[in-house]
Amino acid sequence: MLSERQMMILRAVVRDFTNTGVPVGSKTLAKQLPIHVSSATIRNELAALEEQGLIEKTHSSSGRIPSGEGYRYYVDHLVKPDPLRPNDMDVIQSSLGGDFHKIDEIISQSATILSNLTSYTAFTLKPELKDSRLSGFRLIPLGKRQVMAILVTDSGDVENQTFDVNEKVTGEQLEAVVRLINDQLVGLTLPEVLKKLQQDIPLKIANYLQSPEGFLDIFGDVLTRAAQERFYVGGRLNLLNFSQDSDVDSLKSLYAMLDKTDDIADVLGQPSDKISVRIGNEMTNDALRNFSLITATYDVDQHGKGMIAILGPTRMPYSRMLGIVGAFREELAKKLLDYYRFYDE
Amino acid sequence: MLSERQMMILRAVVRDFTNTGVPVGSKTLAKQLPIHVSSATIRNELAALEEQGLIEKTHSSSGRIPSGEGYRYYVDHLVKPDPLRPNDMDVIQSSLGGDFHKIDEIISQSATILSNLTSYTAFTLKPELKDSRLSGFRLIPLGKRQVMAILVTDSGDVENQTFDVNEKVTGEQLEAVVRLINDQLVGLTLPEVLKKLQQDIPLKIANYLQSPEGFLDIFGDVLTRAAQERFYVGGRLNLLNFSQDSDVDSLKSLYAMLDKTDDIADVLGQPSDKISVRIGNEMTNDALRNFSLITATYDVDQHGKGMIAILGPTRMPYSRMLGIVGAFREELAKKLLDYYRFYDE
DNA sequence: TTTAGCACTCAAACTAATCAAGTGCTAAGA
DNA sequence: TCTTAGCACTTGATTAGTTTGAGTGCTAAA
Repeated sequence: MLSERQMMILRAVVRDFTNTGVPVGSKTLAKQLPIHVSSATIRNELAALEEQGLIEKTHSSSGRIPSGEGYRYYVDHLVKPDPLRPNDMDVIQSSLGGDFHKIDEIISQSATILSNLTSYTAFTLKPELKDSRLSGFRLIPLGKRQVMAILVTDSGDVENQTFDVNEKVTGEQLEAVVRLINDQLVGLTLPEVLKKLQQDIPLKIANYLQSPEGFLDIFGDVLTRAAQERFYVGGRLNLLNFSQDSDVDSLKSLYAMLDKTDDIADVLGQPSDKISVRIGNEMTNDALRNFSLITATYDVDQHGKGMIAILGPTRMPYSRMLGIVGAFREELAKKLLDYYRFYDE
Repeated sequence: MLSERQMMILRAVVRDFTNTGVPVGSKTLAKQLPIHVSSATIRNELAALEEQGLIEKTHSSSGRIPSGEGYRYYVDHLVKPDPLRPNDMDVIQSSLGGDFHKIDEIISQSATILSNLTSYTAFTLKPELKDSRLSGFRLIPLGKRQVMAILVTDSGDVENQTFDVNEKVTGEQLEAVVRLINDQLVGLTLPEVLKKLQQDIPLKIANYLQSPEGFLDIFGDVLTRAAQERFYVGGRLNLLNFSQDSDVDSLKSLYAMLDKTDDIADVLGQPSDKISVRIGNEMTNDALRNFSLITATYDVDQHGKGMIAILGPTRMPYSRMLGIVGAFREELAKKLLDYYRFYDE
């Protein structure tokens, strides 16, 4: 249990350290705090906080920095989101103000905006309805031997891929395959489709095509792409700013992670209605030890919920960041509702 | 004019420095060289080479490193490509050996292979016929209000984009627009189409659509994407290995460049049949001062010519790299000819 | 419970000394 | 004229030693 004064001090330690990056000592704190106590008193309190594992020293005679647990306590009990700077709100509104022709443009643009506002790396995920189902598959001949495969789900996701076909394959054969797929698979969830694709479908397709492998490759590829959630990432390069002592290896593994959709999904974790803060040591991924992740969902009514997130150094100004994330989720939801309204009207 | 011995020494300086990264002194050279001369003699020759600007010192009593001009002389007169290591050839052949269903897969895979072989960053550009022309444009309705725009050029490039349309727009209107575009624009080169798009087309389209802006946006977007050359990049992260003293700013501008197609096209420059080496100081881009770029074309007969390139530190083992690039261009051309042959048969 | 005072610790900054690798130059030898 | 041994000199790196300053814990008095 912390006393009021200890909370005040912990808050001051986190604030000061996130601002300056320098371990903070008793004298500095004595000057900053609203109450008038001597540095010796503060030293006693600091010792108590250290006892509880909330702060730590970098060496035996240094000032204190927050521990992982300290940050956790801070975000759970002490921080309150800063109101947005007026300028930031302008940025959001003008960047989201333009004319968009597809949801994905808005979502990807959002990642950029968020990273600009925070100067960290941002992730966005479009509003998603659970378990989207296959609603149609098409093969469109484009030229002599080019065909485009298009897959549409009932939640409106579209994946496509162009590929070449050998001229021995006739239009009728392709049509038969498309009919087969639409007959057998439409209405199933994507994981179900994937499963069927590994079981009975290849046999059936073999009735129409001599060597169905190529086609199955394509279909499987489009399908897996559609099945995995698609994240947009903004401000990847901002990670470079925090490469302490240029640890190239961990930077590399971070960037490798950004390109693996599955890994990101893993890191972002399950959506929750509250804005959630995950602090370095709480994340399984080792490369993230010095980072914190703020995630939040946004709600677009009957169109589902999406997610936004920012990834920055553990030592980040949480109050400001929470303010930004909170405001942005609202604005984004508004924008999307507008968008849907326009195209539904 | 350099004497035989000076050439031998310059070659040794470049070799040694690219291997070790340490400025090389007269004593080391005396030991390495096939001829038997004293270090004092070498010092005299080094002084002569420095006089001519081919080598330089990092400080007044250091060993020598090649200057930009030194590297230039080396690649122009002294280097000869290493034969490929057997293992490298295996890597190439097994990575290119798989089954591909589109040219772009082969080309993008090639960027990865090249970067793996060299541990630098690699670029590939698919074989391209000059001045491809618009050969078809389609709008495919996908769902309630989703439409996919597909643009095909006579060289087989396909660009597409999905977008939402307001329900007030009818199918007939869209068909009219498609007909208009195909009537008026098919057969023109893409730059010509872009030009028309800014001039008379908007007026004509206004006959069919009340607010054509949205549609023009989409069409223009797909068009510009089709008009610009598409590069594949492999091994972006390898750039991190050469971030001397972690100069974050120049790294950032490098990475920003990789994402701007135009900039890359600029850097790669005009294709030439010979393998070309461009050395840091010879490139306009400041962020590339410490890099060298090796570019080469590959020739796929009637299907045009493409380009491959690797970007690594100026201090790279040129002989090995030239060997790799030379061998790879051959293998890639072979693979592509096979590919075309299969789909043409 | 608070605080002044004090001895103590440690990283960082600075200084000085030494080392190793290299250079240019001179003068002698082939 | 070219080569080479020898030598004085330069320079960055490394190491050890010093100083400084910010900070701590502890004690004893208010």
